[in-house]
Amino acid sequence: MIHKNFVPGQPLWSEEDEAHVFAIVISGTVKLFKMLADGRQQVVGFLFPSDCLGRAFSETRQTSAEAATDVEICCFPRQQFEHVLKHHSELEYALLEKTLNDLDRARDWMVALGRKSASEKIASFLLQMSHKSELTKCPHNRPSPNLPTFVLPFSRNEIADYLGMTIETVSRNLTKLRVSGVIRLVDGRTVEVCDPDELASLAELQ
Amino acid sequence: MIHKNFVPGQPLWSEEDEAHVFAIVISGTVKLFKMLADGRQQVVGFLFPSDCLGRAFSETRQTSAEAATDVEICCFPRQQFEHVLKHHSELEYALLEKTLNDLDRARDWMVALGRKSASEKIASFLLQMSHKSELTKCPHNRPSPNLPTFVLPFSRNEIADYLGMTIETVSRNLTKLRVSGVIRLVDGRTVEVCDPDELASLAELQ
DNA sequence: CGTAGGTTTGATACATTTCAAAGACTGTGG
DNA sequence: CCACAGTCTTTGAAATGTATCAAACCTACG
Repeated sequence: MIHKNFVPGQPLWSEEDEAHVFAIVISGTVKLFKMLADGRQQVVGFLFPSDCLGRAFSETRQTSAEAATDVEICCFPRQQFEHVLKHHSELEYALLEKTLNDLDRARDWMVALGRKSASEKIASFLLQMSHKSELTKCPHNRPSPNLPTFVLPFSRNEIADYLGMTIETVSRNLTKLRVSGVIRLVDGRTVEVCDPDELASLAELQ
Repeated sequence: MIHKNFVPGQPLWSEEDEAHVFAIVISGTVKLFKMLADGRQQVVGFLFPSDCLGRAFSETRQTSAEAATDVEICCFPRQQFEHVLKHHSELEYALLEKTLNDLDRARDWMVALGRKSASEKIASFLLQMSHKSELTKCPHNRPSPNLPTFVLPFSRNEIADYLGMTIETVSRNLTKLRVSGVIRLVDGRTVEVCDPDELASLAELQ
């Protein structure tokens, strides 16, 4: 069991590698993605502290992983991890729970990719990030008297590859939200949600 | 444990229902989908015989399910199933394996939804269905001397909702493949793949 | 035979992409 | 501290793929 550190943009491994390790994210944000032969890229998930990295019970990787921010992970040899898993059903149960939740999240995002417009996708994404950041704040000073504010750990390019669109469309739609007063861009990556209700209704939640 | 039968189009349950049962598909094809408030629909998965239906360890459903063909399922009360699961780690392991595979498939499809063109999506879908049908055939008469032929268990509407596009675009792209000789439409739902290699290259596989 | 549901085809509209350039930000070295 | 290069982001104009609207076609079935 060893700790490893990565800087933004550094690959944790690539899609073709054999899957020798299983890991837990300690700090930072990890981007999971797949690439087509011609270079088109789709982000299939983001991992935050406490999330699991690696596919148990498979020799081959299905996805690449890259650090989006500074990242610290804790690695185990995969086979050792699988061995422990088989003899500790609480751990196996925990992994099952996590995997079921990942599947739910993936399917929610399939709805956005397949059926939402660009502006709805952006709103859904910002809402998702906003909720994520609320959860990591101290529960004592919630509900916050201030407007929800958070720092995006991603570039426009990464956002575009997550939403299945181009950076230009991402930029245009963020501007639209800014001009209409729904959000405020403190700097390129820091977002203040001025009108959370409007943002939620623009996201066309199920 | 009881058997239930459904006819095409019949809901197995709806998205808002509480999740009381866990089930296994015995025969037929089940469509898993989600709906937006305004009626837009996204198919998030298809289930075939031996696939599992229902979300263990959750009180609420995230997705609706509907029979695409005649369907026969075998139901268990969910809590009883969970109880058995916790005391039989082989079963829990099997469910974990299945869930990990579902997650892999969901992520593969996210790439198609987010980054592939309409024609690539159609080709990917047909390839997927072709592989599915090969797997269910008797292993003795494979590799088949005939061209792969299969019956789609879905309407154009269901295909469109899976691919995140409209029925018209589905129809136009099937026609394009037919005219270019890659496939032959025996009838509206029966597809013969005349040029499997070309189909694979059109799918832009990762 | 006639109707209803599903499918195909056509013409037009529109959202998003593509191509191009300007603008902002970051870090480095003089 | 400023100048400069490199990268990322925003903005604009034109091109394009897919959706939308509309009608014809087919097939199954009473």
